[in-house]
Amino acid sequence: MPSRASSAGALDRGDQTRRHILDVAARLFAEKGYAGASFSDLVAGSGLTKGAFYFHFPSKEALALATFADQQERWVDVVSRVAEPSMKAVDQLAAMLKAVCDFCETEVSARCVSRLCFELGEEPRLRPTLTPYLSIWEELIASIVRRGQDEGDIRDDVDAGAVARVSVAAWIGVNDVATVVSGGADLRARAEEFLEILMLGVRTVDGETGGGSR
Amino acid sequence: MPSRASSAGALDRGDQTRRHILDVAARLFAEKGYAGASFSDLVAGSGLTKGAFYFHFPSKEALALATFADQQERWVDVVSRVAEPSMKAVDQLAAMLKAVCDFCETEVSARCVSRLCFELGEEPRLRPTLTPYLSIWEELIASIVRRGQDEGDIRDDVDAGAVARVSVAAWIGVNDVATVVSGGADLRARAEEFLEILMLGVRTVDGETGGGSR
DNA sequence: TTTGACAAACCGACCGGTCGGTATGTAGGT
DNA sequence: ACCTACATACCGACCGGTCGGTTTGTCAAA
Repeated sequence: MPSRASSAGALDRGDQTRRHILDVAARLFAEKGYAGASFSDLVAGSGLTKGAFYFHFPSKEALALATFADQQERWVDVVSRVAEPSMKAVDQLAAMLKAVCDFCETEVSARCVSRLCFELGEEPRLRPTLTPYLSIWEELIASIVRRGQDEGDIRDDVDAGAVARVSVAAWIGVNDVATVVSGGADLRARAEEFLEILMLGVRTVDGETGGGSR
Repeated sequence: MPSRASSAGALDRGDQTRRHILDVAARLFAEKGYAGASFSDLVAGSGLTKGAFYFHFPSKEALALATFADQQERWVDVVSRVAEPSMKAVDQLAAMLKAVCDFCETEVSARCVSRLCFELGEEPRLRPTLTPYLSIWEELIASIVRRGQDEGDIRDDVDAGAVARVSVAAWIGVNDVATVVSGGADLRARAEEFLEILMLGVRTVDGETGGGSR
C-alpha cells in the first residue's frame, strides 16, 4: 500500500504558506497600493521572512500579479453565487450589486483587485494580463442585460455592451469615491443611487411590452 | 515709496521656478502616482536640484498637496469656461463632459488630481483637504441639474444630488478604465456612452412638460 | 525499522541603490 | 549688508533582491 491518501497535512505546507502570503498581500496592496506596500511591509505583515517570500514568488511584481489573479477569482465566486436560474435579469443585476457591496464591506482586501489593476496597468507590458479582468465583468453584465431585454424588462434600443461598460466604470468610480469620502461607509448608498438612475433609463415602462420606454 | 511696482523680471524668478516644479510634479504624479513618483524622479524631471525643491516646498507631501490644488484650479477653469449663460442646462452638461475629455487628451497631467486625491486620501489626516475637491464637482453638477429641472428638460422626480454624485463617480471610473484598457484613447467614447445612458433616464420625454417621463 | 540521500520549504544576513530630508555654501539682486 | 533663490554634499533608513545555510518532509534501499 503506497498508502496514497495519507499525504495530508505535510505536503501542502507550502501551499498553506503560499495562501497565507497571498492573503496578507491582498490586504496590504488593498490598503497601500502596489508602490505603497513595500516588500518589508509584506514580510512583516505575515510572520514570515524574505526568504520564504522569494521562494514562492520570484519578485514583488509576480507576487502582485498572483495576488491580483487570486482575488479576482474570489470576486467571480461572490458574484456567481448570487445567480439563481429562476431570477429575472434585472433582479440579478441588483443582487450582484448588493453582493459586491457586501464583499467590499466585509473584506478590506477586496479593493486590491482594482488598485493593482490600475497601478500595474500603468506599465503597458502588464496590460495584456490585467485588462481581461475588466472584460470579464463587462461581458458578464452585458449578457445579463441582453437577457433582461429578452425578458422584456430592459429596453431593446439600448446597447447592452454600453450599459455594461458604463456599469463597470461607474462601480469602480463609486468604490473609489466612497473610500476617500467616508472610508467606504456610504458605498452601498452610492451604489444603489447609481443602479436606480441607471434603471430609470434602461428599464421598460411598466405595463409596456418592451422596446422603448415611450 | 519703497518703489513697489517695478520689481518685474527678478522678483518673480522664484514664482517661475515654483510654477515649473508644479508642472513637472503634475506630470509625474499623473503618470506614476504619489508613492510611485519619487522625489529623485521629480528633481531629475525638472532640471533642478533638491535644494530648489525644498526651498519652495517643505516636504514631498506638501508638494503633492500644492500640485493637487494647482491642477484642480485648472480643471475648474476648463469647466467654467464652457459655461455660457444662454446655454440650456442639459447642453452645458454635455459641453462640460466634452471639455474635460479634451483636457484629458491634451494634458497628461490632468489625471494627477484624481490620482493624488485617492492616493493621499488613504491617509485619513489628509481627507479634509482632499474631499472638498469631490464636493465642488458634485455641487456644481447638482446645481446645473436643478436648473435643467427648472427648464423642463430634466425630470423633476430625480434627485439632482444623486445624479451629481453618480456622474462624478462614473467620470472617475471611466477615466481610470479608459487609461488602463487603451491608454486613454477611448475615453471620449466611454464618456459619451455614459452621458447617453444617464440622459436616457433623467431627461423628460419629448413633448411633455416635465415632471416624470411617463 | 532504521537510515541516508535528496528535495522542498524556510531563514536571516547581506547587497548596492534609492528613499525623503537636512545642513551648509554661495551667487546675485536690492 | 542682507535676503532670496538656488546648488551641493551628505544623512540614516529603507528599498527590492540575492544567497548560503538550516530545517522539514519524502522516499527508497538496506
